[in-house]
Amino acid sequence: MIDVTKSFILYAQCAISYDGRAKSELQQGNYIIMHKSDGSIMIHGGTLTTPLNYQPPGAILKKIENILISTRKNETLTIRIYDIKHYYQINEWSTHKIAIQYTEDDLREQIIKNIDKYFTNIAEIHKEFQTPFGPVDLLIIEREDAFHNVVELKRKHANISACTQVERYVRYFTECKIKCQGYIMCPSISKGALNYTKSHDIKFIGVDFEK
Amino acid sequence: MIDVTKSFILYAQCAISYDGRAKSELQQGNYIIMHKSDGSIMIHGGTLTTPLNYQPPGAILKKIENILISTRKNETLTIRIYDIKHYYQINEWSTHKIAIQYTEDDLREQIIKNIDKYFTNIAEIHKEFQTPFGPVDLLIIEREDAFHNVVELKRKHANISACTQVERYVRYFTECKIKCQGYIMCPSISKGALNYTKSHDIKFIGVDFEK
DNA sequence: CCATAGATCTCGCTG
DNA sequence: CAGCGAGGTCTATGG
Repeated sequence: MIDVTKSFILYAQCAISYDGRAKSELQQGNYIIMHKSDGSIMIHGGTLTTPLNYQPPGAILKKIENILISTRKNETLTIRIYDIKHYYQINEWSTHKIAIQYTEDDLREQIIKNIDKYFTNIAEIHKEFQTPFGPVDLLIIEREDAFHNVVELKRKHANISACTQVERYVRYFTECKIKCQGYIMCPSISKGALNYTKSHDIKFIGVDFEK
Repeated sequence: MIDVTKSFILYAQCAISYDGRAKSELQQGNYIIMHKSDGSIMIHGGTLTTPLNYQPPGAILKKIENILISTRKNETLTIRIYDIKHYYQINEWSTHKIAIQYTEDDLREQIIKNIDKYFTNIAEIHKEFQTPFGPVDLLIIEREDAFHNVVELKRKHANISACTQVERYVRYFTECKIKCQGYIMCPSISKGALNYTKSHDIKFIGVDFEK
């Protein structure tokens, strides 16, 4: 009845065990099992957005009597089926991608477009400027003294780890004898992070998405 | 036919738009829509583990003619249905929780059990020791001089942000005039992070889960 | 309620 | 392939 080579939705009384990156047991109950043509498989319970168990794309599904086994590298997901309540094979399932607006990239482009609002005397603008400690979201180098403005962007909310991120880059430039200033530019910031900026010489600039 | 007060699986030709934390459009196609009793709703395409669109628990679903609308705070998900291919109402869906082993917690307990392997002269052991910059995973205070060993744990892999995390705590204790040493203890570490530990006086100790 | 950090994170990108 | 970082992250936990 179940065709493991196809996409399907299964509602069944079953118990699940997983062994691989971690190890888990899910007691017997009624769960939804979703299988896709890329090999991914998810077990959903009656609450939450995220699946209880899953395997990512690339897994291979097999069926031995009443047991479904999904394997991938060193990971194994085992589904013991006791009672099938519903089965539906999915045909012509679309694989379109979603288009998202208002990403961190969009925010950066907007800031660059209006760069004169925030910085003056600009010689160079770099996106994702590579350092040994990771890429700087936005680097603005000034004329003459080559002062470096090191900007960490967050699409929405900055927390304390955004502060230490920009600090890391500032310390790198300082160690290279380059004069610089760290910035956080985003729509909002946590109270703890704002305190951190004030006591660690990081400038916070609030920016919002243009409609 | 569709009862928005119940849990259900729907396979339909539809188009989806979302507005809230970001903004997205998903072109018309055949998608699986899963709705749970906690209000969460997911739209799945034919590939990937993660849903294309979703609303987390607490969202409220309504139906106006052939349009499903899920709202939550300032977020709206709109599903325009053109053709229902399959509908199944889910009854008696289990909400059991999953039991996972080999978590960061398990690793910490294992290290504490074998603490004499790593540290000597121990006076106190603290889990999740609170500092203004966040909680220290494991804090081991020595006798007499009250030297603080500040340990950051990762269940699997440490990267550079784990380094700055432990640095943040070390700096806090140093500012409090407490002598300390930062550690990263985990099964593996990235090359960049390892370099960082060497140049920033952090000690890396490799630990693995006992079988 | 906000803030923080883990996760079998997933996913995409870059080297 | 690894490594790094974003994400409408989600989710659990603590203040």
